[in-house]
Amino acid sequence: MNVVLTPDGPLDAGGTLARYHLWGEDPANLIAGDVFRRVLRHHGRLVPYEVRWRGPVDDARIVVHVPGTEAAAIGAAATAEVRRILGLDFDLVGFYRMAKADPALAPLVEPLYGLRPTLAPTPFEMLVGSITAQQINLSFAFACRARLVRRYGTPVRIGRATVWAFPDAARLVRARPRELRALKYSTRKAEYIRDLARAVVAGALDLDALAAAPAPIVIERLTALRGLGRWTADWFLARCLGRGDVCPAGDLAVRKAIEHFYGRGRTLSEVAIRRRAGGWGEYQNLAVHYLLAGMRRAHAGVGGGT
DNA sequence: AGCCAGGCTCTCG
DNA sequence: CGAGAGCATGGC
Repeated sequence: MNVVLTPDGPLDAGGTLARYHLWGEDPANLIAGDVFRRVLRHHGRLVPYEVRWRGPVDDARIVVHVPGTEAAAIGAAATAEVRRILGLDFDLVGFYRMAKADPALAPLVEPLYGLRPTLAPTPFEMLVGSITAQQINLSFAFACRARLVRRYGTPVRIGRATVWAFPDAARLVRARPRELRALKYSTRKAEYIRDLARAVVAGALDLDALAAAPAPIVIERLTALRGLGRWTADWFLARCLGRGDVCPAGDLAVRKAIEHFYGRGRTLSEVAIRRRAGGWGEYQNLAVHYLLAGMRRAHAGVGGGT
């Protein structure tokens, strides 16, 4: 079964998906050349699928391929997930209109044209990933998460490739802290992950309900759990719920980027950063992603992604 | 060697 | 309250 998607506005699929291999590999979100592979969880079933893209950034075509003959509902669910992963619901055109008037953003529009923030496929995967990435460098975080996926996830074949279904909460409830320690998680993080999984399984934390909740409620619900702080909640709003008016001002890389582009290298307080980001209104999320990508470009001399 | 990574909690004063 | 230590490991 194939489903074709035509993005509204520009899309640089490769740059957008670069997040999944920039700091290491992600066995649950596989990139191989110009093919992206993942496993959809659909009512308990594990359905692998492939995503390919072609055409210019301004006229990109996305093909979602689900092997075999599947019900239309499967195709719809896979397509909805792909829309998130490619950030298709962001208003890039409106953002660029605003960015043209911003001294730091304007020069980034052309080199990063079509870059979109990739949204986490599922809330649980996002939060486990966030706990993993807290405080440590991203290369190490990617390595840890990859070990977790291989240890607790489910391998699924598609063509000649193997892609892992990210472990669900029911599986991670049974993960012993000692096992996670062997994957090089700290004891503390092992507890956070187990507690999070426990809350989800018990129904104490309804992640799907958060999608429609106002930002302050989302922050309150998430930070009520041990191990989830403001940083995690902000990124959840930005990179899972796709909210536009969010800036993870506590994030080290975000701070450095805004200090670089707007503070002439001077350190800025978190309040000052939120104030600056507030000026971008509904485009804060996009602006932050472009500044982060801009920093990496300046540093590496090439590339994009988020 | 030592310090820092795209944090968070816990303990003190 | 705010400041500061501790967490685990890898890279520079």
